[in-house]
Amino acid sequence: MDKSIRVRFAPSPTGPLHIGGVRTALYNYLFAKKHGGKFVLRIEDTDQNRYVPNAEQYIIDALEWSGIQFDEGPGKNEKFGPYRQSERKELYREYAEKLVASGKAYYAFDSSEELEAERKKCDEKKEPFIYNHSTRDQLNNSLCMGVEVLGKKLASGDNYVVRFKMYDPKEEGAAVLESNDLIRGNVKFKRPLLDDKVLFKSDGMPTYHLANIVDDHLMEISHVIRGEEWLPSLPLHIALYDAFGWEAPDFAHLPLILKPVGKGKLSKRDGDKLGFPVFPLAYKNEETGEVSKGYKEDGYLSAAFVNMLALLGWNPGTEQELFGKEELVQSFSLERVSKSGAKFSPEKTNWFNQQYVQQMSARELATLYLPILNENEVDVALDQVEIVVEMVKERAVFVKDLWELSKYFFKAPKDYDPKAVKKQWKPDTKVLMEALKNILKELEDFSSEAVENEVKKWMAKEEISFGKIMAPFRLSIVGALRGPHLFDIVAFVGKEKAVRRIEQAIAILK
RNA sequence: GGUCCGUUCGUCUAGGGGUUAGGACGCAUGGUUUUCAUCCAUGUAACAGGGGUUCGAUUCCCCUACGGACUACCA
Repeated sequence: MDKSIRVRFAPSPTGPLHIGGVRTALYNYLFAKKHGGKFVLRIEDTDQNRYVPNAEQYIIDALEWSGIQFDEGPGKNEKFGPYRQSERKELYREYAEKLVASGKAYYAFDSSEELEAERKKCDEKKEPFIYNHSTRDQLNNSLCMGVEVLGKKLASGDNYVVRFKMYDPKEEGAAVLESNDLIRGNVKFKRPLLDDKVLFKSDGMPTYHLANIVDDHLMEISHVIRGEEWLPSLPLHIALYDAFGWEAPDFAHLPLILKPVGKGKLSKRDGDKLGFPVFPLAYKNEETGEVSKGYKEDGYLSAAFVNMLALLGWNPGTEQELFGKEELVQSFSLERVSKSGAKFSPEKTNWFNQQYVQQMSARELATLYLPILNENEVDVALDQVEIVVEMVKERAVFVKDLWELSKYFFKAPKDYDPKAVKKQWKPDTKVLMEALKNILKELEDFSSEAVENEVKKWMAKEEISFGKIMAPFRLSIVGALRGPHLFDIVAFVGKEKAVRRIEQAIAILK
């Protein structure tokens, strides 16, 4: 019996969610569902400078398209709400003060300029500047000033931040912080080398670290599943839980998603450069007007996209690669998430999409294809579309491919593949096509089988080879040497139009 | 620079003290399809390096190299 499992996805609304973020949300979701727990969405908007108004809606839309439903979040089932940190602002000050009162944190009055100067000084000496037990006595904070001075500074409204006292050499206590990461196993950190992070900013907002810990505690989060970029702040977070006297949740740090080629983590630029989306949904940057493409708009099926993402950094330990959402929920486990970063593969993503397209029925595909036909000014009944889709679907990777694969069913070719023409349209072809046209004209039964029978009979009688007829015949009907069984196409097109296409080919190709 | 994490075919990965190191993507070849695609078959290709431990290490330990993340009053 699982204890109450509660996980959260806590993005910052600074722009569109990229696929790494979607994967983090997905793994949280899968973990929660697997264990009968809850998946919480929390918006971490404590940085007012980087706030982007439409980003939160983008995140919600992206999760919805991906089929990742949250159980609690802004505007939904708010029993631990509010779920936007900006709306919880007052809460954090109280907790920061609590730590100051217990001596685990302190006020610091150093200005950004002063700190910058300190960093520069150390830089010149090729030493690292760390705001911690080794330096804090010489800096401008409540630990090294009298009560009176402190009182005066606070009373006069001087700007200050609250810093966490990461390590105090005077106090007994482990200099080594350990944690058992669910993916990486035991992770150790040397506490004296860590710095005194700011918990509470001078603008009255908490930093990520404080808000995150307070909210995870208050929202009764049992497992924190997040990206590897958070691993270095794990000791701070553990120390914070300890300072508050709270039990820490379990942690799992996910590997990064890397560039398909070259080094480093996947970025927006890679998508632009290599021509694949890095966002689930298209996104327009309101400031620059720049538009980034999305998986949805590029024609990927949500289920295929999610399946691909699930397998990027996780595997079931079997050779199965195709998973529906329910199967994913059943099979998922953090133990099988890999430790190392994974290079993203656009090719494999396409393969997944192809698999999902092939799994769909002709009827389903026809329904998705119909609007594309309408865009191309083809007005046709769904039943007819279904017949065509049945014939060409195995060639499609995307639904949108259907048009290039089947437009000749609905419209006469505009041009003819020049290479094929050169090879297959011989001086005597015209005469043969004229004869073929006349055969077709006379047919009563224009079913695929009947046409095929009659044409073959005629070829046998006249002792004409297959190649001499079939290639130019296909060229006339399709415009190229591709597509399904030619007589099926001819039957679908119908006698009148088939004849006209042959006439057109003869006229154009001579 | 410091802290921490990682390293199996080109890529995603399975495996694990003794294996022909398995699968998938990609690529190549052949077969089927009188076309194209699909499909099928086959092939291609990997344990970063060096030390230990051991009868034996790709697997366990250490070091090095390489890669990555973090190092803000950003998250």
